[in-house]
Amino acid sequence: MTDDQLSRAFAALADPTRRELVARLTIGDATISDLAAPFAMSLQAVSKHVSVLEAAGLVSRQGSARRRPVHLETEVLGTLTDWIDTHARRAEERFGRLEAALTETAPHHTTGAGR
Amino acid sequence: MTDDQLSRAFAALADPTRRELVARLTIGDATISDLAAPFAMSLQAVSKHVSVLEAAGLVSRQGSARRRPVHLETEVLGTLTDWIDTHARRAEERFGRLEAALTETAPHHTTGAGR
DNA sequence: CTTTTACTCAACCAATCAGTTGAGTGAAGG
DNA sequence: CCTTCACTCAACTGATTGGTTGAGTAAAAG
Repeated sequence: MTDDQLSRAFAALADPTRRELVARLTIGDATISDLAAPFAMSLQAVSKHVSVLEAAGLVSRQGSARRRPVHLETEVLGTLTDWIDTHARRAEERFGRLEAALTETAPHHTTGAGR
Repeated sequence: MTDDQLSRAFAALADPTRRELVARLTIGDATISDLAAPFAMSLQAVSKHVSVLEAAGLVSRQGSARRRPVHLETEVLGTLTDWIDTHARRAEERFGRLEAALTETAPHHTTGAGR
């Protein structure tokens, strides 16, 4: 996955409305009207939000014009957790290694700043 | 964690520069100057990015004025994966349940649209 | 064919964002 | 003390974003 798609996916989930849409879609596929119903905003606004989710690859749509149910795609969600987990784990490993290294090499008393 | 903080954290990671900063910080704590070095942009711009990460709780800073090493906080990262995993899992459970349900109730032939 | 229905497209607006430059500040070094 | 270094604050700019309203379109229902 490209860096740009990662950005789009994170950005998509940065909006609380879009997170609610995702949450709703975990229950089942839904039309734009269905999705818009619980919100105070216009149908067009919700339609735009769904487009953003679609551009991020978090959602797909089939059907034409009149009825286009929105379907949640879980694959990109997995890519996000992969990115986060990789970096979190890397950092935690570093902390662990630091604790161990402190008794041996002890390069600085600062928190092991690199460079 | 509040919805707002979730938004801030996702938004923080939506920017490629900030993701690179996070990646850099998994290697070790670093000053703003250290962090800014690899980038073409100004030091002030990087300082702003770090502030955004800090507001999202992804990063912390100690020390005063002259030397303020930036430290990666992994806890919020965990909160993000929690949110994503919960919803991804819920959706996948639904798909599984649907496959099973199709042979029994079969409410629609559409992809199990709710409501 | 005509009318709904469900949706998209387009234009606009206010607010936020990522970047810039310029000036200011607080601690460390001469 | 005075300077330098590392950084922050403030003001500005152009692009993007989240929302609006109004018009258009494709399929289903009468």
